[in-house]
Amino acid sequence: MSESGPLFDPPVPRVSDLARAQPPSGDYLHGLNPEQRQAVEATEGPVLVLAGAGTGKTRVLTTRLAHILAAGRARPWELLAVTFTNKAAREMRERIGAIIGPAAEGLRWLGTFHSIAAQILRRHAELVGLKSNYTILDDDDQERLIKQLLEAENIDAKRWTPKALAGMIDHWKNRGWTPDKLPPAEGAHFANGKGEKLYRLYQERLRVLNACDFGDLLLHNLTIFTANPDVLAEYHDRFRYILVDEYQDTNVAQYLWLRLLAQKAQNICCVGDDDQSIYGWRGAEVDNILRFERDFPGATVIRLERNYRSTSHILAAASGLIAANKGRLGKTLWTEAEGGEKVIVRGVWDGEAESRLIADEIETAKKKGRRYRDIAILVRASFQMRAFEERFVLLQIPYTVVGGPRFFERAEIRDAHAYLRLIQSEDDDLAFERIVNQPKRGIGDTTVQKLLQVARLNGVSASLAARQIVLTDELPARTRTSLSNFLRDLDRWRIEADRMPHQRLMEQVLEESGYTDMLRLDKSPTAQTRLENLKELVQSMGAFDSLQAYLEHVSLVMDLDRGPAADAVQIMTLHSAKGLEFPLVFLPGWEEGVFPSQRSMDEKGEKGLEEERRLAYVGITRAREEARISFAANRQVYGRWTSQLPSRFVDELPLANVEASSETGYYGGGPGMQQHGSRWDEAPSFGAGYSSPGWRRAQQAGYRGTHPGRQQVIEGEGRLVAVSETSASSAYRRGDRVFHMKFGYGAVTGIEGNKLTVAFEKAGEKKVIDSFVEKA
DNA sequence: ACATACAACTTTTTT
DNA sequence: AGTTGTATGT
Repeated sequence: MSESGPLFDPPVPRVSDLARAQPPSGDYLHGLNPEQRQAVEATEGPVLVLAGAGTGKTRVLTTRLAHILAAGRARPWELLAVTFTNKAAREMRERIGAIIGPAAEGLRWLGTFHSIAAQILRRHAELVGLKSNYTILDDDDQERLIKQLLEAENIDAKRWTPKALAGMIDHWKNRGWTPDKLPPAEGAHFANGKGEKLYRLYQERLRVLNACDFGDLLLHNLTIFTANPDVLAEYHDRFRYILVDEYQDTNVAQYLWLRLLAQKAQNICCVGDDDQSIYGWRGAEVDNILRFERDFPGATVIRLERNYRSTSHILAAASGLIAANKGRLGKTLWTEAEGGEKVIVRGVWDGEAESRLIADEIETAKKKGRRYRDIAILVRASFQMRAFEERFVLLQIPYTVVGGPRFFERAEIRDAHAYLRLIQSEDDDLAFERIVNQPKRGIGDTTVQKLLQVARLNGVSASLAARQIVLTDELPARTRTSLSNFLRDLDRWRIEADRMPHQRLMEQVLEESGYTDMLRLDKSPTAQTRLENLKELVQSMGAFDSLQAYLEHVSLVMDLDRGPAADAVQIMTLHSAKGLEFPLVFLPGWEEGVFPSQRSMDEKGEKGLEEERRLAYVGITRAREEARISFAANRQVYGRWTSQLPSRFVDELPLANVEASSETGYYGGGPGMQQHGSRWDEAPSFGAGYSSPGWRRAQQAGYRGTHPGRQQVIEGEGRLVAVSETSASSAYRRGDRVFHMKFGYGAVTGIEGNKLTVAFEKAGEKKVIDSFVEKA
């Protein structure tokens, strides 16, 4: 993501050169089946490709792009190709490169929704009140910002968590709602109807910080396109062909974005599979794919149904399961790979027995010549992973956990980035707050709050407020000194940032700030890892030619290219397994409440259940040769023992494709509440263990802090000062009698901007910021 | 300003 | 169970 050169029309090989270098007819069409070929060649008009699991979707996508280029219908930079993940974008670029050669470099607009939207926003930032060097907040920053807002509005952050509001705002943005367009009912759910106001305030804060969150990238694009037809027209001319991967996962905002861009040329091709829509909880709308034909009249719909991945038993098991869902577009997957192993289903006593069983079978498979890397364990939720990890460590089976806490989300990495951000932009208040006392330099909460107050009242950044406050006697001497030192360090680093490679700068900052010392002195076992992470960070910066480019990259690509995959068993969630395939797949934890997840069903009812079922479908279809499902009667979840029934999904598998080997006894006995009559148990004796307390803490009444007239007065003065800051006038005059919370009464003897010199009756002469005094 | 102790919270997570 | 944040104490 570090192409250089002008945004438009980068110097790339001409298509004529390309055509000469390639055989005119194009081998690339060779080996496609009739439907795939149709999907490649139907270049004009709207096209929907329903690509079932393992039907060669990526191949079709890449070949189609290559075909458009080779046929001379468009030049590389006239193609818009969007994916959801950086990984998918990378893979597509590579595979197109393999077909058309270096011209793939010119695919300027191949990327994720977010990275492309971010580029467009950089060009037109001023149209939504941002500068083109805006920063993209991560969700940590986002939550802290919201927390501040809630505090400022005196909303109980226990009852109304920042996380909840962040989730709502994200949801609203996914649906394409700016604060103005927010349906009134939506905001009512939060903090007694303050939802909309908070959303508005949040957006205002972002604008002041010259920042935006992920949702904004798309949303600002929509605002720009709808309010500026000329800008939209520019992109209409630009993007002659549009290609969308994983269309079933698009949310409303992304859908609107695509529709706006495609509205003129109509050359849009969406590829997806409604049966693999598993991100509904993140705002994805299966409806987008279901109603494609209505939105784009005359659309060509092509079904890819021939599966090249799995054996017929696996395919039939998956198909039988997904058939229980309603409202599908419907596909009938078939394969020529007849036979193979049936899907194995087993019940075990508890989670430990399950991990023991699977670990044993992995060892057996290994002895039979299977490689570890060909084996995957796909779980519903990450708490299921630990049992396997423990077992594998014990037996020395190599494994890797895919996903999990990501590198760039680690605290030390975020801290390091905060230093860089603050060096690059003094206005980055969130970065400032994050590291002003990290490592500890004696600038505690009280000081930070004071700083923020000054900053807010004067409408300046926290850094600037700090600069002002250290010139006064507002802070205790020690605090004042360390704050001065911190500011001095920052200034020095800013100067050096221009003179040294950014890798060196990072090292120096970590060293001089005391960050590395802090970790070196820390005896906890994690400290060592953190130091290594920071080393890795410095390493990874080498691939970028500037600090700017690096920061841009990390904010959009929260992922690091790791080295070549070792030969290890892959443990991951079902979600992160989408798009992958493995010869042998284990699917543990198929129990009611775990999978389908209780929470999904509680929150989304039947819809939630169907999405869980699609997840099960995704799981089974990852397997090429063998799929082994298991469920446990008992399991420890968050330190508590629970008992559960086999998943209903187990019963939905067609008997003909399944081989069951239940260890009987676990589910028998006891007078029963036949819950859903599983054929894996006679009469379950448990299952009543749920006690959802519905616990709600009575809200603390009162304790709204006392904010009488004083604050309002100061606020008024603060604004005044902020406005008149450059003209250096103040609301105070020499000789005014004032009151200060700490120093008491005194008389103003000097004025310099918003800094006053006051001769206090008891404390003597002090420099103070005018926000902290009132007229007496 | 910092240390310690206790309570609350846990899905899935492409960007 | 393990972490994380808040309330409390020094």
